[in-house]
Amino acid sequence: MGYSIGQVAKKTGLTAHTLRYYEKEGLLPFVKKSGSGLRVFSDSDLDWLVLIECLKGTGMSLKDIKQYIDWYMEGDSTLNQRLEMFKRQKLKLEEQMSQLQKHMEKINYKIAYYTEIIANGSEGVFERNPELAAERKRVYGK
Amino acid sequence: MGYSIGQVAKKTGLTAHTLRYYEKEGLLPFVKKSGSGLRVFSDSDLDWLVLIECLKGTGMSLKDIKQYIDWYMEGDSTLNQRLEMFKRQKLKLEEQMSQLQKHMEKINYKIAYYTEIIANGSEGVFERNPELAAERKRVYGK
DNA sequence: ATAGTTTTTAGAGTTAACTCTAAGTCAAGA
DNA sequence: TCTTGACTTAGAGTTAACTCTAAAAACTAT
Repeated sequence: MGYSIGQVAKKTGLTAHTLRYYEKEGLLPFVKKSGSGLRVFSDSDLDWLVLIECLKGTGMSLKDIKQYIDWYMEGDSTLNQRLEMFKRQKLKLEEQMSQLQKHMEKINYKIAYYTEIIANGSEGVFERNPELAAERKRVYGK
Repeated sequence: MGYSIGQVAKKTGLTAHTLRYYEKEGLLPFVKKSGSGLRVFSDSDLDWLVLIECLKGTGMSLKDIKQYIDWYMEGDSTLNQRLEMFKRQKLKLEEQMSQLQKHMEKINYKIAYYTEIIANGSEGVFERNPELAAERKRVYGK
């Protein structure tokens, strides 16, 4: 059960170029080659790609993802490092989620603001945009 | 009430270099210069920086942020474009938040997995990592 | 007044993560 | 077999967003 690089590109949405780049960077150390040199991806290589997308999606650099993979290949002596890495990533992710929630509030405010002045003209209640000024004071101090 | 570039750098956590870069890219069109050529930031410039950080934090490129600023400077004829931009950004943000939630589940699984095998050795219940294989099938089909 | 710190500019350099090219090899269908 | 499309490599090129440099000018504290 093997997939060509093109099939994997289609499945994952990554390009074949990107998949080769990931391999070159050491992120896909398990991908086999056929007798004639073609890459043959297995289901477990797809599992790795799922994990890579997850870590990348939470802002981890390819370099740090490679560090994890290197630890993985080093075996059981690195179990603690790997656990700690995921714990750090979880904290980072929680921070990100709470940041996004704050960004969402600002964007909702902007949508309300523009909706209001498009409906009622610029003399509407939001005129002086007090929320953002308050926000500035909260964020940067007075 | 004006701030030097160094004061703003301290307030925002951006470097003075980055602030100059933003200005060069057209993101800070309202920053004044003193008679001798020094930048003088006002509170309203800090408001802009809050908004820029918000949009950047939701993944908008500086180029797109500049587009918004250009629309802003064009005046009321662009109110609808600006509203639509924020609505698009809100959708993007909702998608991001739901993605992060999924990533969080995977990372929680990994933390449980590593915690288990560190505690009980690699013959634990998580041995064959079935969750990620199931996830691969869900994500990429087969 | 002078020493030390900040700011100015134009422009060069860096980094991460792709993205593409060229020239050749491999594989599958008519 | 021929052709067409997918795949191979090494290496060059691109893009976004900084990041830094150098030399000069401007503030600030004694």
